[in-house]
Amino acid sequence: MKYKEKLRNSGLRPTKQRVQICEVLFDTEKTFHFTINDLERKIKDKIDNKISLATIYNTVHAFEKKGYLKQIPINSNQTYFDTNINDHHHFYDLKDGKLIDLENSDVGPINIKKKINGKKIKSIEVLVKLED
Amino acid sequence: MKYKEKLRNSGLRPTKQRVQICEVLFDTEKTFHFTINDLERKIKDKIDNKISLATIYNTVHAFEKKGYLKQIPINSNQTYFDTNINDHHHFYDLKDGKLIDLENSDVGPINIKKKINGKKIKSIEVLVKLED
DNA sequence: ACACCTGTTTAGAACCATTATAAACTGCGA
DNA sequence: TCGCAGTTTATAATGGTTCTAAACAGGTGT
Ligand SMILES: [Mn+2]
Ligand SMILES: [Mn+2]
Ligand SMILES: [Zn+2]
Ligand SMILES: [Zn+2]
Repeated sequence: MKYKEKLRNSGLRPTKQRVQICEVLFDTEKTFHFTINDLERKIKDKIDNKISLATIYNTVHAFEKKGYLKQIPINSNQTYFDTNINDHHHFYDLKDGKLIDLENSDVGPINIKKKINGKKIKSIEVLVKLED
Repeated sequence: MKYKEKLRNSGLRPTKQRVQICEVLFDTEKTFHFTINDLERKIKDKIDNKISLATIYNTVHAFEKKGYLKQIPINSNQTYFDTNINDHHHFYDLKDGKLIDLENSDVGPINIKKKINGKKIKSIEVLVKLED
């Protein structure tokens, strides 16, 4: 099991639930964006046993802390996560609430000229809102 | 009263509460960022009568819809609003949760190369996360 | 000034995503 | 195999936001 290794190396016990959530999140060709509710449904579809909602939250937060998932800064009543952890940006379609990846090369270099004393830049994220 | 005009011209009745909220939001030298909770406290400080929380929510949403306020896309348990409605970007200090304006000129032009069929760009917002 | 209509305010309840709780369970090293 | 710390789980609690419906107040016409 490839995920057992990954989890152990991260200091996370490779429990059955975590490995299964890994399979749902990372066994795909393409990366994707999801809410906890989306993930809950994906899990129900793909596995037979039940995983409690609390465990889904716990696991997503653990994976986010380890850098295996990213939160997407967006105004919504639910938090959006991304399995694409490369630096990249997003289109946000206001009509249907869907996110679309913008590769870094689709946006070009962003040069932040202002500096804040004693602080350094951790990330730069661009959100491009779309309308019809 | 300058705000009565502004409100009437927007199709909003210039009620006592709306005018007072205008004074709290727009009578300042500098623009600022706030949550509903921040605004509630500012209102308590500056005016004598009480304005209900529901009215604060209603008014902020009405002003946002009219374009007098903007929401800032950010992950937080509370929604952040901005009295600066010019196109601009933000530093987000992860340590203390504070937002700092980045003028458009501080970031330089952003060239979105990817196009989505039938959609046009409504806004481009950059969030620069800061750490120590 | 008055009545009337409709938009607005209000207290409080409801909503719902998320987090906290605490008891049962389990991976894993001794 | 034991024991423990980490994890899962059902369930409750939290808290920002939205909803409800009754009271209130601009604005218009008379
Ligand atoms: Mn959120
Ligand atoms: Mn929000
Ligand atoms: Zn993405
Ligand atoms: Zn701003």
